[in-house]
Amino acid sequence: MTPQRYAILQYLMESHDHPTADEIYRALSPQYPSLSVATVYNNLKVFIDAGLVREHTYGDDSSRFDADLSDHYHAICTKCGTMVDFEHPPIKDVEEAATASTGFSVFGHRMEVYGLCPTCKTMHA
Amino acid sequence: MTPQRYAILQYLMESHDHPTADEIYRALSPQYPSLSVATVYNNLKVFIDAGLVREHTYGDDSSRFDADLSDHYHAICTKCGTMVDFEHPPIKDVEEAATASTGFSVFGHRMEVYGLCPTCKTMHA
DNA sequence: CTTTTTGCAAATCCTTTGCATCTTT
DNA sequence: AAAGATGCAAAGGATTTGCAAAAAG
Repeated sequence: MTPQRYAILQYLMESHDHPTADEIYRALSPQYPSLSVATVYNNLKVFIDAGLVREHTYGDDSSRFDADLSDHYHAICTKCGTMVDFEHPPIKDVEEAATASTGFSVFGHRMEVYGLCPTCKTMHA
Repeated sequence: MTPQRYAILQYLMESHDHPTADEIYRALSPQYPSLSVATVYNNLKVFIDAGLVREHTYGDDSSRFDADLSDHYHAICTKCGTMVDFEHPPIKDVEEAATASTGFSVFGHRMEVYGLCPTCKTMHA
């Protein structure tokens, strides 16, 4: 556990805004001037493999990383890319429906809603 | 509506396996030897803007394109990337829950289940 | 000292773009 | 000629990788 590694994980745990790899890099650059983007990616992969962090992709945009492992879904702003958490009981019946009709061994699902965040909604008017 | 454009759209409508841009390119190359990948992407964008085709991304993999506009969800194989359709009533309550708790103007959602397709499931054993 | 991690640059993959060519009108 | 579509090759962005130097244990 190097200082860089610790800083990246801590940043992820403290920030609730699902940063991209580059945002993490830029946020930590001041404290760790020699930090490289590759190291950020390396460590993100380590965390993901360790099950500490989840990666989310939306369209062509950069992946966003989330250290909040609790069961929750995301609302994504299609204008600025912001991801906001929201609570909702896990949708279990879709997994059963999929298993029944596709023959897959289903072990998970992903659900997210799209819309305009309060800020972009206002600017949109 | 050029021959290339028509061929791409027709291929998408006839194939139910959600091909990637490259798969479309390779499938049509024999009939259109001069076809270029750029043209495939160009036309896919035209179709998407026209609302004839939908684009789906999963992780870092290539986008997959779907000309089936009916309401349906997808099961994705995490091993080989295959996407299979399945039917399920639209999940409307999550959009309401998200609107209520985030303040977003929600206009849609995305849901997909992950697992192993029958083929990969067998090989996995 | 042995292994892991870092940091840089180059490489890779997917997708887009610039531009000249070719249609089609 | 004007407008749009094509095809090539080069550019672009996000992520990964090779490898040498540095740090950790």
